[in-house]
Amino acid sequence: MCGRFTLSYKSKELQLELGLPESQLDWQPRYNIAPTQPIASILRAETKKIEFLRWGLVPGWAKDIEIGNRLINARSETIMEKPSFRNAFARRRCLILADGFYEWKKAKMKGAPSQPYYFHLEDKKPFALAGIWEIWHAPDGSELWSIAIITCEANEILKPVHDRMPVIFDKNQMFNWLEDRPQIELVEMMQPYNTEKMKSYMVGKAVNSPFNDTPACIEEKKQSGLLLIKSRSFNAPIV
DNA sequence: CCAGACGTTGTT
DNA sequence: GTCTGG
DNA sequence: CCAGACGTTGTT
DNA sequence: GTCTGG
Repeated sequence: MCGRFTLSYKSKELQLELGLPESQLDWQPRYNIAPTQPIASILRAETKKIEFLRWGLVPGWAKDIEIGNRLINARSETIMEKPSFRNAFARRRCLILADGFYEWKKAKMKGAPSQPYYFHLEDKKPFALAGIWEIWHAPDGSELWSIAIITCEANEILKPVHDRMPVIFDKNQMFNWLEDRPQIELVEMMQPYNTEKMKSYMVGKAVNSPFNDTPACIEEKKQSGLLLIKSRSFNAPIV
């Protein structure tokens, strides 16, 4: 799944890297973007304009915004059938701008904390996550624009950590996702990204709290001394 | 017909 | 809103 | 995704 | 344990 990600690029650099039109928008680098927060998205291929939508899709039928708090992901395998997602999939696909994301590996021991890992492209370039968006009309008459990130099976670099991952598009493919295309082509686009072009490493517990949003979240955590000694003695006993 | 779900994740 | 279950 | 709350009454 | 909030 995908429950936290980063966008450490500032708007100017991101525009240059992805060939986006100039915009007045500006933001601080983000190292720990969490559900319910506004996320940078592109809804239309024609304008490539960046807009911020709430992460957590609130379906049109919802009576309450809280329903969106758990709809942060949509499974690519079933997105066409689900009442909450299928209309958005057909008509409201979007890109979510990112340069990395986190996944947690569950501890084998019950109650032990999960270990977070950071995933990014080998060249550290920005990319897009596949998404769908929706407009919800609140009871008070206001509009809420919200988003879900599409997930697929994990590729080989994710598998040791987690069995799901977000659908990733690099800058060469991303705008195809926004075009009107036959459904079969859209389905084929929702595939695990090329493992060879990704990297990952362990990070510390800073990322666990959504209140921590600093470069400390993406700092590499070296394997602990205890684990090093264990693996060394296991693999290469001292003579 | 009306009532109630509609979603993902992980865990048991 | 729309579909499923009773 | 993880962190943190989770409840009522009456009184100060 | 389960739900809400970020």
